[in-house]
This record gives sequence, structure tokens and C-alpha cells, in this order.
Amino acid sequence: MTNEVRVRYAPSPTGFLHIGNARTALFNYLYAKHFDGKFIIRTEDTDTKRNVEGGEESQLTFLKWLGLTWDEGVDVGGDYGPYRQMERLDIYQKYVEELLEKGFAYKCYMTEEELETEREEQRAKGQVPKHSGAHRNLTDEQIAAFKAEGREPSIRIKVPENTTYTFNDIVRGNVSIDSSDYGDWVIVKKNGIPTYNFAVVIDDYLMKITHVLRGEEHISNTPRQMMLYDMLGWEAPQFGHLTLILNEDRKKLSKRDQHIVQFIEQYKDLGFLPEAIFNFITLLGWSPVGEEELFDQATLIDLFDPDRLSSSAAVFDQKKLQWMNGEYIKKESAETVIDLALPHLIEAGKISADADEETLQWAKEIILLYQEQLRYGQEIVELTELFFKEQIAYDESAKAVLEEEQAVEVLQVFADKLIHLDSFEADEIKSKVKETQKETKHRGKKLFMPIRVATTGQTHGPELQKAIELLGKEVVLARLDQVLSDLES
RNA sequence: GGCCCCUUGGUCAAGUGGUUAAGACACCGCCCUUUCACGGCGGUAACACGGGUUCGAAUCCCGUAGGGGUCACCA
Repeated sequence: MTNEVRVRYAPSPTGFLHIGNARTALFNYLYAKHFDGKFIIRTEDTDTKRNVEGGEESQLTFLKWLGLTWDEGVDVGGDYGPYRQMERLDIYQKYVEELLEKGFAYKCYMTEEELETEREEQRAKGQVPKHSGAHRNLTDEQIAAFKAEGREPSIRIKVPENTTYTFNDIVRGNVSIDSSDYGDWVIVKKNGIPTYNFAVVIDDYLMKITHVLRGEEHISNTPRQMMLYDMLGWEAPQFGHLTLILNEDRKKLSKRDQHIVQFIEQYKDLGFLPEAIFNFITLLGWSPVGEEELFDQATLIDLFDPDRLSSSAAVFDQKKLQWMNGEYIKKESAETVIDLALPHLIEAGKISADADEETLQWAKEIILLYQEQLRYGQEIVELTELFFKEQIAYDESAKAVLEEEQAVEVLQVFADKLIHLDSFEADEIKSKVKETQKETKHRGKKLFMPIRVATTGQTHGPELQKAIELLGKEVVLARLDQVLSDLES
């Protein structure tokens, strides 16, 4: 099993699961599953200042919600643990010493101020800020003096000269970057904690990671990591840099883009289905052969082909996600649709949280009336507005319908028939519509539209008879009366 | 600014030297349904630009332009 594919997703517990990170996780997952490999979750928590309480748990919770499972990780264990970097500090220590002994790394006593001054000077000269390596060869006296001042060292890598790092990117093909673009960089911070670029290499190697799929923003980190693989005499995994997800302005999606919902948790709260999000995100930066777009997870795993990963960034189209979610909602059971939508009616105050059985049943029927059109749970609130409003407003197109010459007659006759209806049910209502047709000789649009508009206030909506039933006799008659008296005056 | 990456309709995208340049979302129209919705059918709309290479370029090469990423003791 030496060729076993092992890939990982490495979340930092700094907040909620972002759509971009979810996508990275998803592609790693698909990669692992497609090649019958292992999918590993490793928590990268070395930035202790940015870690947030519950961050790790939240990440894992929403990864699970999306339908991902993993073979190794903090919660499920595995043979290559621990899976949390802050619990691997002693492991890193050994390699830090090796690098120091072999002269690949050195202690740097420069202070933050000195570093900043150096950068400022370089910028002033029009140069790109690059660490000078000033402390590469300190004498024992100098070191003693710094220590006497109470300075703590960080540990830096001596960046090799005249070396070109080339890697065959899974997404982009050959990428090469010269070592001269890098100054000596830090592998262990003053606080003794390793940096990302260092810990990642040690972990990926020890965890036998074979393929690293990560965001494009990591391209410039890759040569740093390759230096380490070289120095330690290890073979590097294969890298693949996924394109970024952009906002409508074609900029990297940032938390400031408030018009775009960006966290998986928010999508869950809005009443999106995990299967739809999984499906949609997979199609952002990857496409299968053929014209199908709706796939379940098993099919996606089967179809996944890293060669078809796109190398150009994609704009996140929320409208299409909504459409796709709607496609999934149509196929869902009544129970699931109700679970998705009902909480929103309650939250919006349309239905009381402790409503009686009859009211609840009524609300559920209303929800199901909209199953064909509902794109996400929360949308139910605006869709069903007409069922909860006392006064309905008629827009221009609605007024135009009511002002057609046959409208009054149709509504008059229809209202008279409804008054005498004992069981106010869709079938009965339908026959009353039919009787109205016979009596008034109006049919089609001329018949239905005035009724629809007068009762619902809308020219578009769900199935009419059922909607009228759910509106209830009292409300319907009141609305008809109101419209008629308005029209007559 | 240096380095790296990217460039097919408004958006997602197929395409790997010869196609009427797919398909999906959105938008518009028509049909079905005696209304609406669903569904079906159709339409508008694209190879950033300029040079090569070639009998022939969206496809290969070189420029230009535009966009993006990155330049931390953050990941």
C-alpha cells in the first residue's frame, strides 16, 4: 500500500467554515475518495492569537453537515496523530535542531523594530522588502550581548542562493519561482511556536500526505516548503493550487462582501440543503464531462478527475446556487421541506412557536403549496406573505386585471357562490369556479385572473383552489367584498 | 513595484489545430395547463487586443492590455 493516496484538509480554528475553505475541503475529499485514498483533517492552530473558542468544533460540525467524513483527525484519531499542531510541538523540536545543526537554519535576534526599519529602508530605495539575513553569522559575543539584553531569538531558514524551485502543479502545470525572491524566513517564532510553512512540511511528511490541494494564495509558500523538503532530504508531495472564489467585482471573496453569504453555517440557517451546496461548490472550478449538473455525492466521487480542475478563478453566483437548491427541494420529501421552511415562518413571527395542531397543519399545507417554487427555506416568508397579511396591496399589473370589464361580474358571481359553500375545500372551490364560468361565460385568463388577483393580490402564485382553501372562507369573502366595493366606487 | 498566476456570452462553463463555438443560471418570447406554478420549445448574448506559426487557429508561440494572488515572527 505504498502508493496509497493520502490527502488532508487543514482548517485553522479561527472562525466559521468559509465557502472557499469548504471548497478546498471538498476537492481534497473528492480526490481521496475517487482514488480510494484516505482523507485526513489536521487542525492548524499555531496562531494562538487568532484561534477562537469553539472554532475547531464549528469547522468539523459544518464539514460533517456538508456530508464529508474523514479517516483521521482530532475527533476520530488515527495512526499519525496527534492531529492538532499545538500538540505536536515536541515533534517539531527535533527537526528544528536538525536544521540548526546542519547549518540550514540559524537564530535571529532582530527585534520587530529593527525588522521594520530594515523593510522601510528597502522600500525607500524602491526595493521589494526582503529579509537581509543580518544575523546569519553572529559571533558568540554578539549572541551573549543580545541575550543579556533579554532578547528572544526566532529561528530562520538560510535561503539557498541561485536555486529555482519548479513544481508540477496539478491545476496549472509547471510553475517555477527563484529563491532570490525570498529572504530568510522564520520557521520558529520568538514564542517558540513553529510557523505554518514549517509545521506543514513536518506534518505532511510524517502523515505521509501524497497530494496537497490548497488555495492559490499558497503558491508563493510552496517554494519555502520545497526548501525544507530539500534540506531534510524528503520527497515533496504533489501540489495543486485551486483557484480563488471571487465576488462580483472579481476580487477575492472577503468577509467584507456583505452582499454575498459566505459561511456554510449561514446557508444552513437560510434553509439550504447540504447536498445542493456540495453539488454547487464542486462545480465551481471543476466540471465533469457531459452536460449534467445535478449530481449526488457518490456520482461526484466517481466522476471526479483532477485534470478537469479549472485554472481560472470563478465568481460566486448566488442565483445559480438558489436555483440548484430549488431543484433539490423539489425532490425532497414533504417532511424535509417543512423542516426547512417552518422554522422561518416561526422566526418571522407568522406562526407562533407554540401554535396549536390545527394552525401548524395549516402552515404545513401552505409550505407544501410552494414546494415547486421554493428555492431555500427562508424564502417561504416572502412567498407566503399573502396568507398572513390583513391588507393586501395591488400593484399596477394587479389593478389592470381588476379593471378589466368582466372582472366585477366574475367576482360578484364567484363571491355569491362561495357564501353558500359549507365545506371550504379545494375541490368544492374548483367546482364553484366552474359554475362561475358557466354563468358568466368567461373562461381562461378572464375568469381566473380576477379571482386570483382579488383573493391573493398577485398575478403570479401557487395553485389557486388550494390557495383559496388555505386562505379560508372568511378572509376570501372579505377580500372579494373589499375589491368589489372599491371597484364600484 | 518585484515575482507568480489567469483571460470563451452578465455568471458558471465545454472545447485541446478544421465545430453552425456545447450546456446551465439569469433575462426575453412562445406552447401546455380554461388561471398560476411546474414542464416543454425557442431567442438575445462570448473566444481581451496585436503579431506570428500553419493550407487552416478559441485552441500552439511571442508581445500588449486587463484582472488576480503574494511579498508577516497569519494561516
